[in-house]
Amino acid sequence: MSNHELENYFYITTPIYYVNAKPHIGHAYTTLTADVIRRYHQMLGEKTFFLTGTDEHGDKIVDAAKKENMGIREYVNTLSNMFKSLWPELNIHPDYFVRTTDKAHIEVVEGILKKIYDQGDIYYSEYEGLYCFGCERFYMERELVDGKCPDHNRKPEPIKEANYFFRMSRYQEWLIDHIQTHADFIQPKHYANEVLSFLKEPLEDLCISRPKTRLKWGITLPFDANYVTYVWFDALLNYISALGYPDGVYFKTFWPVSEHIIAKDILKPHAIYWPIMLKAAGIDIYKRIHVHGFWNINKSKMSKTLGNVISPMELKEKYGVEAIRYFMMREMAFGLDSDFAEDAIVQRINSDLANDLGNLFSRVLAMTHKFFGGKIPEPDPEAEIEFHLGLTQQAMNTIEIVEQSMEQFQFHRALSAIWDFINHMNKYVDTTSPWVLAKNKTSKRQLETVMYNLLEGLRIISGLIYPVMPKTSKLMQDHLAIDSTEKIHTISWLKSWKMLQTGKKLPKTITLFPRIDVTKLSGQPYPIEEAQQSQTTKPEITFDEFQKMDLRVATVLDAERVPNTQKLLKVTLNMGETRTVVAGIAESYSPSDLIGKQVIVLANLTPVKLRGIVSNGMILAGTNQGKHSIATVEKPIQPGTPLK
RNA sequence: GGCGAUGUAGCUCAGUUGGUUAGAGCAUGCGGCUCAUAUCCGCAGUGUCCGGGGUUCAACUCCCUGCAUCGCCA
Repeated sequence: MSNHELENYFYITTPIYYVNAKPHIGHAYTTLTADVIRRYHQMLGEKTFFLTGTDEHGDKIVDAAKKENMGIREYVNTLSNMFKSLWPELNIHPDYFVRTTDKAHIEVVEGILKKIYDQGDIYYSEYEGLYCFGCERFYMERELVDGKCPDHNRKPEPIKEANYFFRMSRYQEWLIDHIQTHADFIQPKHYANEVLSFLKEPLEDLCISRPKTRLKWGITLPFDANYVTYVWFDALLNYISALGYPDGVYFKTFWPVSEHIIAKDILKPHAIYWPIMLKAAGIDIYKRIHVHGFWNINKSKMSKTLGNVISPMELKEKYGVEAIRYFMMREMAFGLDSDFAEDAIVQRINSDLANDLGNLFSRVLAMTHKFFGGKIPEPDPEAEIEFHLGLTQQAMNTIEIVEQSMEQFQFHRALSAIWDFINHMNKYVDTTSPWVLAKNKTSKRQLETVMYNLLEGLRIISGLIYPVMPKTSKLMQDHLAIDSTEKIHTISWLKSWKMLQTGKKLPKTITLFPRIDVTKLSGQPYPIEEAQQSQTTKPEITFDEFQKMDLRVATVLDAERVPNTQKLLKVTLNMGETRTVVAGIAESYSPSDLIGKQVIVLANLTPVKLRGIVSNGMILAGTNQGKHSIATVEKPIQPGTPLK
């Protein structure tokens, strides 16, 4: 394939997320970044593929499942689904969601292991180490506190274990050379330096197996059934297994242009193990890797123990998807750590989104209605000379900066350039003062020209914000009467001036972003949320009456649509026992949305027969304007657990 | 302990290969406009550019050193 052809394809991945904890804003940021860059590449007219997924093998998963009193498979299904179902909520749309428990993935891992083993890059070796039976893991000397395991406060014992090792050292020189000769292989650049400095020391071979006596939850080595594969070796291969390696069409078209996004904590596996694994397996290595920093929360690290982990859904409820997407992309300089503070979000929403962009949009649209009855006026070539004031040039400069910045993942620069242009637009309104032109009949042509230019400027803004705020982009374009059949999101459409059709009637203007009243914000957890329709409260009941209801947590094992119905789903539940209920939520949930989720069931409801299926209970859900939202538990818990 | 990054206005940060008066946004103060979501536009500030030393006609920028924070490695 020639370089020219490759330019038409773009493959972007996130790491697959380890399912030992729920998704937080760090996961959301990485995945959002991938969504934004992919939308940008779509604007360039490229064919794109966007991959994310979950990593589900290893010790920690087994522990986590135990903690939740769940079976491993049930646990990983539940957690994986939490990730999968989160992305559409943030208007993030991956093309494929890979799981390391997928059959196809497992086959690829086995195939690669076998190949590398056969060519002699894997060897078997016995070694002795300090093992803590409480933790079920080996410790290094330096990890110990007074020679004891920090968790169990007892001395780890020296035991002998045999494992398989991958000869990474063979490829060390090759990797150093590759990084040095490909300046943008790892970026931002200082991460490449970090990797190179690590590679100055001799690389140790990588232990790629775990004996089944210690761990069973993993992929069995194809050449020794007594061992499972080390999680990293398994996980990294998702990037090609998801494309249908070795023979899949997607693999052939997208792999040569692959770009990974990761957070800085997993640099080593991605920048050292992974290229070497690919090289050893005779596969071309990926094109680039992009490393981003961490979100701190009000200046401190995000951690479970501090209890400051922020849930993406909570943010969405509070501020809306578009604002969150904007905030994350604008506030973080890609590669560096950033601070996450809620007053900064409010700040961004009020000044950037509401005051600068929202108000510009509103004032231009309102004037178009006031002066021209909402019809896009025809610009006049003579008036243009006097009143253009370099607006097109500014727009084109902006596009150029956006292009450069996006190419380097400098999202905050791209946005800042767009906002410079928004400021120019506001200034243009001020300088040309359309309301003054409107007072004088002799300046009608000037007024038409000025207003047309403003609408054109808004069109370009609407296109430029698309990767970050797709919904606002669409909303703006709807209100500029831009036909959705036009190629609205291509860069080339933005680079041309005078694309808006004159004479078209614009819909009534709207408020793109309402301001957040800071004085009302304190103590109000969800200020943006519309007030619930006040339904009259039901008569009071006693605790005894409440206790008559047997409410229980259940995990959805399976779900399918009931044929010939709009609303009904037949749902199979694990509630300690297996049972079937019929739920009227098919308009809001597809079967795949539900599988793995935990729901709340009224278990002692008199059974009824619906469409020939006996329903043994009821899944609880809220309904608003025909949309359902099922009730669930805040963290996974053993199925069958009663609620009180 | 080794390597590296960062340190710039009240806050968050830009500052290419050294070059005249060190910038932006937010916040603050004043003025203007009235199309607009009390929005927008203009003006005004304030800085030991972390400390110390050096190279140079000239250093926020290069070199040395110290301090602080963070990261990677041991």
